[in-house]
Amino acid sequence: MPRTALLAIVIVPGDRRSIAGQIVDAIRRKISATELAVGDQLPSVRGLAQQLAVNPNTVSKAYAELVSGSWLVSRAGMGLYVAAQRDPLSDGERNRRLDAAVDRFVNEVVAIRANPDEAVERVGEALGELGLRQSA
Amino acid sequence: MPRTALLAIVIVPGDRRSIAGQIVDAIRRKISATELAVGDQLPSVRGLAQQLAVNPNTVSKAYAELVSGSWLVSRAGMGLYVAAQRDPLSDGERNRRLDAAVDRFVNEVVAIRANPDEAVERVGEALGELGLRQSA
Amino acid sequence: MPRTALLAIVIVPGDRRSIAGQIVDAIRRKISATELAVGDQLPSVRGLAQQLAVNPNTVSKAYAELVSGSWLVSRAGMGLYVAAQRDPLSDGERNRRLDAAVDRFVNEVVAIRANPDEAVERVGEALGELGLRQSA
Amino acid sequence: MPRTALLAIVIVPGDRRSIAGQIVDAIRRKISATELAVGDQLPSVRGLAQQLAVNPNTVSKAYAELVSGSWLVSRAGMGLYVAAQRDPLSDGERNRRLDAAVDRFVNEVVAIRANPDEAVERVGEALGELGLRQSA
DNA sequence: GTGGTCTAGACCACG
DNA sequence: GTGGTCTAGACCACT
Repeated sequence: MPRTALLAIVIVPGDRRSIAGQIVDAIRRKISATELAVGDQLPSVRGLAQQLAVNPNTVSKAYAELVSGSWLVSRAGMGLYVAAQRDPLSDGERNRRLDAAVDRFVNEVVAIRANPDEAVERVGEALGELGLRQSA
Repeated sequence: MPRTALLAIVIVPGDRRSIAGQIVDAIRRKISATELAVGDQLPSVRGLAQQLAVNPNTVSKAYAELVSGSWLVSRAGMGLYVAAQRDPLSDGERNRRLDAAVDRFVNEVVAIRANPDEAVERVGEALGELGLRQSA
Repeated sequence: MPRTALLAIVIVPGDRRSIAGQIVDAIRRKISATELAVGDQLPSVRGLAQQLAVNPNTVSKAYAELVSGSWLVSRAGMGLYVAAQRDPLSDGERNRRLDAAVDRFVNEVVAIRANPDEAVERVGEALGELGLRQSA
Repeated sequence: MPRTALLAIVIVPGDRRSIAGQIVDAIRRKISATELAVGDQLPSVRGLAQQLAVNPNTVSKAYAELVSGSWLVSRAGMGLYVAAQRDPLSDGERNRRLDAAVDRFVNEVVAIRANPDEAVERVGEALGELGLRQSA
């Protein structure tokens, strides 16, 4: 049932990512974890900007990126809604990118001399919170 | 028994990482996987530079970074050797960095809409290849 | 409040340390003595190079080493800033290195037949100037 | 009363210093700590070489350096003895070198982010073991 | 404008 | 021979 979502997002000032990037990541995660359901309406640009105490343009930029990535859809004059999840990436492309991401992660784990088992465990926990969803 | 290593490293031109960065990553992985053992001598700066068809300064930069990170030790006029593996990072710092790495990885997995279970599995495989060694 | 620092650094030509090394030592000392505060911006690579009359690459190398040692952070296109001071080294590693440094120093004191009490006094004075800050 | 000393020296294979350098440092320390008294005879080159399981030439090289630095004197055909301690360094020269050594030490303490107070304390302990001796 | 990287060529110190 | 350093000049990506 469509509803208007309240977004619990925390902006970290010292983060390497841009503020818009942090908003994008947070919303993508919430959609992936079905914390935001298909059809849910998102807060208005001005509303979210005020809530997060950031510039409305920043929120607008984040929303635009999510729309272009098919995470959100815009209904003219009615606001933004979580889009139905069809996948814009081909299997091959997704596989390639996943490989690259895994490779990057392994490099980081090695670089900090972290325990491999613990690293796997933490990834499992973090991804487990997303539940079991799409593209199985 | 110390030996002189032959490094199978492939430099990918299109890689986002710098050439020196690719060398650093490759050597750190080989050390972590015990493909390079403590005490092994590394190829000379000029030798590896010729093998990889890059500038000796680039190899030197990579080696310097590995020395400063305690992965290698330099014996004046004698070459570079794989250092005894101790834990140079504090637990707190390593934890902080592992958390950040996990967070980045999760963001990437979500962004490409990859299957979380498959992502965990692939990380497990990739890290499993490193064997069970450090900071248990 | 973050500010842009002016660095009073003197490069000594005859010094055994490299030019880059001298820059690194000087900046580390200033940070330790809180002469450079967390968040302060450092002079640009080109600016400091011109001030010290050295090659920009030399300054860049010094900065790179300070970044890799978590003394500075780089914000893309924005310059370099003094990083928040955490303890990147494990207690064991720091202890080991301190022991080695003390041992080296004692050997030097003995070798020049300096008065031990005077040596201790001078170390106390020199370290006292750094104030009482880290890893208490 | 002149006696023939037994030297408790430990050679560390992985040490950055040469073996001869380690022997020199060790003997200088023992003389400074009056563990070796003026007039004491040192072990023969062959004897010490056998005891330490190193090449006699290495011991000979170490002894030669100590003689040239006026730590030992050679009595023809009678062996080597701890020399009377007169100081070959001028006050100015010793002061300069002590300053340099202190500076190096401070740089190392800063680099490893060690606690300054602890560093001073450890130097005090290490130098205290030498007792109160010369050139006061 | 900022830092970051790579190349090229030269010189030094060490063993 | 080895690594280490500095200079010079070029190109890139980011803001």
